Amino acid sequence: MPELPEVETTRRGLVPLLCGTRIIALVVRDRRLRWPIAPQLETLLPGRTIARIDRRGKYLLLDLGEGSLIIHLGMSGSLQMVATRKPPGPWDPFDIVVTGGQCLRMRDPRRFGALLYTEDRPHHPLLRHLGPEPLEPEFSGAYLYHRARGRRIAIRDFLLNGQIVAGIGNIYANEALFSAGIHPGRAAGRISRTRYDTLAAAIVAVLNRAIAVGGTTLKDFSGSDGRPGYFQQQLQVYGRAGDPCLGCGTQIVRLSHLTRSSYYCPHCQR
DNA sequence: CTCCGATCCTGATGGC
DNA sequence: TGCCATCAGGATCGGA
Repeated sequence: MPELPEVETTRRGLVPLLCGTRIIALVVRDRRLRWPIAPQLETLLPGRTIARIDRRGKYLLLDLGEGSLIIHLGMSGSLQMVATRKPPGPWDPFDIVVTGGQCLRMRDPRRFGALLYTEDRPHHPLLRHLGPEPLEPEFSGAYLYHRARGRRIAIRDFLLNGQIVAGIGNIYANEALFSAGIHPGRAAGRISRTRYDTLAAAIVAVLNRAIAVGGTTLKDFSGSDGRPGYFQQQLQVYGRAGDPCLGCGTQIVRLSHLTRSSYYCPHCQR
């Protein structure tokens, strides 16, 4: 579910509710996430104050001063602030209980998410090799062009690689490629510098537009306040196989022989 | 180094 | 209505 805009939506919703609060307890109901929740966390966290909430790609980072919690939502995760007394559902693996009777509750039916702790954020194996943030200045067409030299991988898969650029998932990769007029199967190394400028701008634009409306809710994503996102109403190609291209009317094609579906307009994208 | 496929797990959906 | 196959927003790992 959650790509950069959904994680950013979650982060923005949590900041006013969680920053400055003190952790009272970590309640774990199911340790079996992508990586098992370390048992030490239950003794480590109480008493710590949540100083800041950051985001790196699709990772949410709770800064505890000395150390950080790393939360990843996987495919099906979401976070909500709820009253601690509210009964948890069957797919709510943990609560971070804070002062004020509230807790940060994770829901994750597929258990692809993660809750990890590090005292060395820059060197953590999940964060250390991440590419630049697409909404920061170091991300540009020049950067993408440089990284793509000699690569034959399809541009869609290139954009999904977090080591190239952080936070882009299948929805926004497909949408940005449509916006830039680039075929998702084109080799990354066979795209001109000029087209990479267009693509980088398209990525920034589509991410910002999605953040502005609270992200994309396909099935059950909701922000930290429980409200869905609305970007799905603006999707140009993702999930629209067989429907007319909004630019030229040609039927949108779905390429399913790739591990993840690509959606594109065969007329507008080359 | 690069790339592809398998893998973790559950739920929704569509065809028959 | 029920059953089965297929597909999902992610990211790592092993092997070619």
